Amino acid sequence: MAQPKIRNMEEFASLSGISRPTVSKYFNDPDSVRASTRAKIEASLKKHDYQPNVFAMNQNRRTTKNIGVVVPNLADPFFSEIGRRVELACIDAGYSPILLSSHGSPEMERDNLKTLRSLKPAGVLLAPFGRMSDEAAVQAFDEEFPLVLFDANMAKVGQAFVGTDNGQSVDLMVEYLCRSGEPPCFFEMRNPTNPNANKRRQAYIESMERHGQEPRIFQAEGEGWNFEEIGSTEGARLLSSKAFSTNTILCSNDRLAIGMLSAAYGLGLRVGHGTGCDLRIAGHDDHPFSRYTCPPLTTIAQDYEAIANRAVSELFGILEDDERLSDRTETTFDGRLIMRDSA
Amino acid sequence: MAQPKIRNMEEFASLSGISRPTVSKYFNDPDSVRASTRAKIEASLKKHDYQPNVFAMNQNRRTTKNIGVVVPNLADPFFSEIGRRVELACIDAGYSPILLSSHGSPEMERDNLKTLRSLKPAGVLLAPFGRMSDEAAVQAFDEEFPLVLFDANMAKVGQAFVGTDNGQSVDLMVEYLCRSGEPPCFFEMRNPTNPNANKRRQAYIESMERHGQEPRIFQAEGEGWNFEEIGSTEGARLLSSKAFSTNTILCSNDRLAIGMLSAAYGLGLRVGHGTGCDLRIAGHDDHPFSRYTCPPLTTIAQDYEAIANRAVSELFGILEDDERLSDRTETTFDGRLIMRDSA
DNA sequence: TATATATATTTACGCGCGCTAAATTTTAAT
DNA sequence: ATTAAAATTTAGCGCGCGTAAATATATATA
Repeated sequence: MAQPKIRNMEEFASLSGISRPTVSKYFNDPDSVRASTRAKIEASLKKHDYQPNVFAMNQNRRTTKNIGVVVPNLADPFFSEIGRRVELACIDAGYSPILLSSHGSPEMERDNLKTLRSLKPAGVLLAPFGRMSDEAAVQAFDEEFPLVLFDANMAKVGQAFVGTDNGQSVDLMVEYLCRSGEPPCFFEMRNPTNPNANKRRQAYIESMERHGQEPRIFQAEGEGWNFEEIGSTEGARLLSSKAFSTNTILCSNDRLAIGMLSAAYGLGLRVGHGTGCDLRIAGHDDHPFSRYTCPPLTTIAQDYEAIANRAVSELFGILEDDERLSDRTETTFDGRLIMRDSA
Repeated sequence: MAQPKIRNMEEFASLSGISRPTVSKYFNDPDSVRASTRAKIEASLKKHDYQPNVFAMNQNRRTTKNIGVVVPNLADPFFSEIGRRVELACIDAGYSPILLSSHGSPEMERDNLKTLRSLKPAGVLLAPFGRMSDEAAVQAFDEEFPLVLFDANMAKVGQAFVGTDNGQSVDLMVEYLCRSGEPPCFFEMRNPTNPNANKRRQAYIESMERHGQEPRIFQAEGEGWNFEEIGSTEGARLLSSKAFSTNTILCSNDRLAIGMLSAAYGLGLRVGHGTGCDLRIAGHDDHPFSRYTCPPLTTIAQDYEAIANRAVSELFGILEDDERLSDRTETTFDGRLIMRDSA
């Protein structure tokens, strides 16, 4: 790092003994210049500590290196985890990820898309709210930018979707629960903010029917993203009134299950599959904390890594062949059954 | 929204019947133009759906409206929560927050600061790693931009610091634990990544001495940010070997406590302050899940809201009087004791 | 109504870099 | 050594907006 502060690319180029356009090419793609000049530039970079002005770079460019990443709620560990992986994958590919959380509000999702539009992203990875998303806004966005959806699907929007096969994953859990004890009832929110909830309910019903069992669904009242609170309050209400028709409860997601575990504990009910247990509780998502609940939560692990990587590679695939492919792809990964002590 | 897509401010200005520089002034500060022209512009905005090009806007500007927000790890609910509040406070003030997570890595903190520098932020809010942070990089950043630290302090860096008074908060907990049962031992990581850990240990020692008790510290081996895992593994080891000299364990933070609770459950130990309980466990931070652990965790609540708001207002205060104030301020808020069932 | 002051407009320039086309040099292939 | 191909240089325009100075217009004060 030298003392004289470099003002612009022109100056850096002449200090490096290279012309400005060549330096410009280097910053856009280091492999597009001859190895010997690349070496000269990189040597000079180590001496001089220059980085191009982002705003000038992006202003007059056909397409930037920005990748927008929008998730419904970073406070939810599922999204913070998958967001992290997506972010790192973008950086590895030489892009600049811009991670935005909608903080649980579909309106802010719309705002986030608006913000992103002004950043001229090369592409966008969106985990939408689903039916609660501003469909027109997402659709308009889809027409303007390469868009890949993940986690939650929306009909005919985005050039690709990547997520978990809820049919497979829920069936896996139902099968296990039926085989190892009483068939499960299903616990979910009446007005789920999570769009996968509907798929999971449907998958539960179908799976139960395949097993010759009657599906039983219990719906919790409550709005918003405070799933643990809802699971705990409504779980306590249902448990104490002995509303459940079976001793096995499959929760729509781990956060509800964590609330349910807390409710069971409060009522002095022993949760687990061992002898002397009153109740089995299972979840879905392999939430980072589900390993440390009491008892540890039996759940379905979504393949975060695969979903994040595939979503990113789908997007980059689209970016490379700038032809807009007509065929929308949908990729789902299997869930894995994580057997712990709660069920 | 009209059909003809507006290309630039020139076009929008003439459509609105106003000159471009006046429109430019409006976007920089709506209150800086006459009410009647502001009304004309806003009416036109509703018709035409134009927004200025971010890159062109920021390129030739003395100072942007960007506020950088850097946290050590968004996967930690504490930071995702405080990051969320900071973000919203910035938006309310008409700024564009850019939230960056260092994903637990001090190297990425350095990269994030580098990224931010190229975005010419009006100011930066940084929750540093503390001693693990690249001190030179942070210091250099401090000289270039208005910088406010939060959560973790660094000596003489940043123009202000906002956080929790660990001395007060830990003392509050120690006092409660001593008063209500056996005096606590202290459980922490040997090489804590969280910089507040050292302050808490010190606070624990001093508080115990004030209470005429001998401090006892137990340190867990383990690196990284997987605190629950470390708390669980090391907790199980210590509990099963009956290493603890008291039945009361104060954990350096809630995530370690959650791991410890899990270990106690696995060993069949009953946690709580009631009769028939074997162990009391307390934490620190009022982690979002601490309310739903089994039993619910007694802990210290940091005042997220106050810390976030004060950090933001400190920064905006600095931005307004562009004179660089010589006096560095340090603000700490008291923690609140949250009594639940675990201790 | 005349004068002083605040606000708008006009004019003009520059920011730092992307991008292009033609001229030139370097490298690789014969 | 000759030739073709690839890389670099030179030269120059343009992006969309910030900003400053000069000028014109509107509002407040006398």
